[in-house]
Amino acid sequence: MIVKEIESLLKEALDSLKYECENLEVIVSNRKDLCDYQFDGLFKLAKNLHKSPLEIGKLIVDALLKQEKTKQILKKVELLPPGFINFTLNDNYINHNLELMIINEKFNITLPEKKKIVIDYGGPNIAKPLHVGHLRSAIVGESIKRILKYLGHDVTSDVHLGDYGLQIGQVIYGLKEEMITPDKITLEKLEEIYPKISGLCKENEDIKKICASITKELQDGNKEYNDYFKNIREISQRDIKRIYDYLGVSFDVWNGESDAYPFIEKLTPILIEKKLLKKSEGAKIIEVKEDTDTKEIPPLLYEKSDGAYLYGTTDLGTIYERIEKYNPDEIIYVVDKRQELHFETVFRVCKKIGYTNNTSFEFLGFGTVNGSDGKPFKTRAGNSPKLDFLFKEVKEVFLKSNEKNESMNEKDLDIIVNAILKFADLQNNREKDYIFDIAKFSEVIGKTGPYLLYTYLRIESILKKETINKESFNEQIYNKEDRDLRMKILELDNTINFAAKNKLPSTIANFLYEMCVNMNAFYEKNHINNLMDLEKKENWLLLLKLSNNVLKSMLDLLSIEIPERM
RNA sequence: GUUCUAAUAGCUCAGUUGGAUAGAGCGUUGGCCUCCGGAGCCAAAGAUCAGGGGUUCAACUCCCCUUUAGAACACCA
Repeated sequence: MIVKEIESLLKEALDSLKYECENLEVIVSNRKDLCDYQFDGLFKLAKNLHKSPLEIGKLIVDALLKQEKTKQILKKVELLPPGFINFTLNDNYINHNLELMIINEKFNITLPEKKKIVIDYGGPNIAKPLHVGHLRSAIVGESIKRILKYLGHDVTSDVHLGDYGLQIGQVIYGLKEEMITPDKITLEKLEEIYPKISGLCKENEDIKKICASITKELQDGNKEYNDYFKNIREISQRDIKRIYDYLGVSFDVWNGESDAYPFIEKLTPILIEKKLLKKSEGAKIIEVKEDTDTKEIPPLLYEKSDGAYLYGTTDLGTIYERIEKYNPDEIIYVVDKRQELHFETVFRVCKKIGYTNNTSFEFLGFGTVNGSDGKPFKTRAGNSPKLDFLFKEVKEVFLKSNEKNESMNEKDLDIIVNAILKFADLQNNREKDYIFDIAKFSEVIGKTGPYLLYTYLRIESILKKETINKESFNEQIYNKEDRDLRMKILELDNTINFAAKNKLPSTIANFLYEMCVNMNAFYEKNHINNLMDLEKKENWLLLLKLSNNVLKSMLDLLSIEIPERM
């Protein structure tokens, strides 16, 4: 990594002066007009040594310039007030690093220590169609998974269906009321019944009690209810899978809450042995309060007073299973941030059991999808729009945006609809709520998915006309657009490692957009096909090929594909 | 009520965890096709980073207060 090399130069210079700096960090410049990389630690150094930053800076720069390696890497080292050391790379060194990216796997990025990770995202409920609220967990989770895998981690993804709570009792109740036998269940019926009975339960306490008892009996193994459950799950899961397939989202494990039950049975004795279970108001709870708390943390409700289990219980059972099966270093949850408190209590129970000694738990909350009024997104009918509806809308808007789109094949159309949605979503910061406006989400000009795809295809059409048979650059960089593009590509390593460390796919999305801006600027300024200077032509072709390879690979981490043409 | 989270250009968002002159897209105004794909490129205008204090050589970023909005808070998930 380039920053590491500059840091080691700096370290050597500091050592020669007997200066100590605990957090020596060189960063990508935020003043590209002045330099490529910068060091702003002089102020702290100055404070410790009781000298002025410029005085110390002068000595460090002098020491740097004495080092042989400095000349190989850096064209310019400059000290600027109020106290920055600015580094500008040698053209040769830039090209050398680009070559390493071409020759080595995964563009020569630095790979972290390999970890075993379980990632839990998606989390749809069966018997309920997927709506826009499910989009983020799927897209963001899928992207985080791909990023972690790319960096070499051993990742297992689990969709973790919501399949065993009160909602199932409600649906079974509704089906029985309408005399529908398990073999006659249809998807349409499920989608109709769930909201109906759910509404009824809010109004009528008696019906709610019946649904709760059905749920309890189901959990206890009632044959009839289990027949219902199996078919509901199968029908529903088939449809959920269809949507995820369309989005290119896939899971290694299709477990749900119901699959946690055998493990709850194994977990309960452990909780009893550790004296964690307490009775409270007829229910069994686990207290998780800590002395240092500034806020009230409610206990985890392990068993309802009627003996049924809740989602905290199934989450714990699931954790038991994951630890037994995979013994992971990390378990990551990509879940709506409104569930943060719930997971906080679950994680605290894990700490009490001792799971946190070997496994770290991470809750990645994502914001709510809101409508243009700032309230959770709803259709005119008052429901969250189904994802099918959203896909259809976006496709229609795209078709209308340009006449020639009519002639596009279905596969390319689907790829573009995916790109539009995913890029619109992923360029936002994961944690924040965001406004979902269908007009905005079907935008095809500006900072959008189609812009990136267009950039790729346009560059590709140049590359197709030529053959490239070299893997190295000459010593030159020809102009500003050329240099800007090369420098941007070199940021890949930093970017992807930052994205992985902070689980922020948006970093990659924004990087790719910036790189495409550089690619387009290059494209406008530097015409290649008719170039007489063959050496220049070969260098530029090689550069464009690398750019497009980076673009394609990184788009894949955002689960965005590239169409044949558009 | 308690506790969290947020507030950046007209709109929608970035902002690499405290660094130099706060960046994009849309929208607005004006340029650019005898040349590789104009879904593009170049430029202009537009910001008291909600307001006020504090810490620091340095604050959109950290701390405190105020305002506004959202969320969570035991038998739903």
